[in-house]
Amino acid sequence: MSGTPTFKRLPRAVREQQMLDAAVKVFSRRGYHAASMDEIAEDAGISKPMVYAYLGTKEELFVACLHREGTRMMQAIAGAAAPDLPADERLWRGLRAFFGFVGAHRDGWAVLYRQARGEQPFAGELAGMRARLVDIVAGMLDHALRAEGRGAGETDLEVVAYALVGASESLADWLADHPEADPEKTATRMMNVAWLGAGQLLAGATWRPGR
Amino acid sequence: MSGTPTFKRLPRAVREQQMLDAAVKVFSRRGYHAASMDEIAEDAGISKPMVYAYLGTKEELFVACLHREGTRMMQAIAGAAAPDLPADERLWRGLRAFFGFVGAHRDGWAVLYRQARGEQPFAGELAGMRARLVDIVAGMLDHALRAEGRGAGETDLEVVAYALVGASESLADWLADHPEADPEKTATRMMNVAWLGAGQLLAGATWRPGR
DNA sequence: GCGTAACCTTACGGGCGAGTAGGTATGCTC
DNA sequence: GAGCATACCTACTCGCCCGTAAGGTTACGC
Repeated sequence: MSGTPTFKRLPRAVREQQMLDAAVKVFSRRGYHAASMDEIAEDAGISKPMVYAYLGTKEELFVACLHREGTRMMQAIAGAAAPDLPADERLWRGLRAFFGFVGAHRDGWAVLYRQARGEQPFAGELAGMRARLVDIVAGMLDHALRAEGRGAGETDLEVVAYALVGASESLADWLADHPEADPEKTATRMMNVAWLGAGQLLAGATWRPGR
Repeated sequence: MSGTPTFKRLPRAVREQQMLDAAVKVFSRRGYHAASMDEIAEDAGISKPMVYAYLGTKEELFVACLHREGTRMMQAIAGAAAPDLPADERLWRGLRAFFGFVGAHRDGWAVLYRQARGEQPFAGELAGMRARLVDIVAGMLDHALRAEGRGAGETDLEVVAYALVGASESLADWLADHPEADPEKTATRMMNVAWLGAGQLLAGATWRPGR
């Protein structure tokens, strides 16, 4: 009515981030398919054609979300776990960064791990990221073993790393659903399971399948 | 034309199972949304209205799949892990049953854990099942500890159980994608991580967060 | 052999939401 | 203050797919 120039014009880079914020939020709440481009646009305080103009089709938009959140997470972890630290310290800092990220970006986590996993077009992208994580963890374990003068079979290392990453994801999932939970404490618990368990195992101990 | 009585009329119970088989297969391949009722019907060798007549709407159909596969899995595990066995043997048999199931029902697993997790209407159902699993595992750990005259905090037990279940799911996921992998071997590896790691931890050992 | 119930089909309605056409306004440069 | 690029909008098309209406056919009881 009275002009209503309340909504300012903003440069592209800013709008793009707003759109991504909104997209992550809506994708996380509704799921990939149930999320409508209209709702995302509305939530971003913009109209639909702008979204198409800047970020492209719905699939491309989701990939963009995936990329941003995934990169953020990987950077948080890699930045914390400097390679020149002792292995246990690296693992500990990595875990703390990981759970810290999840605690602070629950929406992003939900998009990454609850949505992307189910939809074929994106599952590959996610699998790649997880593979990198597994490699990092396997590297830490390997490093720790060599420091003690031991070695382990490649496959075993990778499988153990896989299990550890899976356990972390599971706890992260739990964390994302419990706003009152403390990321730091969760990280500590995971660290205990990981370090003591994997250490024991790779040190040579074995549970015997035959009775 | 020439009669074509190739397709026989079948009693309801049989058709329902065929439909569920087809549904699980298609849901697993395409994902919940991308799966079309037409494709499911065609795959079941029947026409669409029959599916609606017998199993109801798409959502109800998916719930039916979830229920069948979930029940099968829980029965496989519960049946193997008899409560009167020693704790480590219970855990071992449970894990073997679990990975055996996943190896034999990769489609069902994909439906259960890759699809249901992402879609709000079904996430709750799945969470309930996982919670039951966590309780079972926590019970095993508790039992094992008491047998050694120890005890552990309730929360710690549950969190550790959660991590173990998560690790198992992760390995199961990996198994589902690797047809050549051996379920038995995977179970053995998981058993090693679980028993040695959790045992160590709950026995009182701790990794110290402060340096 | 005739009713009736269960099995099964073809063919359509209708909604929802992805993506677009075409036009308006705002700021920036000279 | 003319010209131009960029930010932004309203309002539409159109295809896909869930769900159903209405009718055909086989088996079985009596």
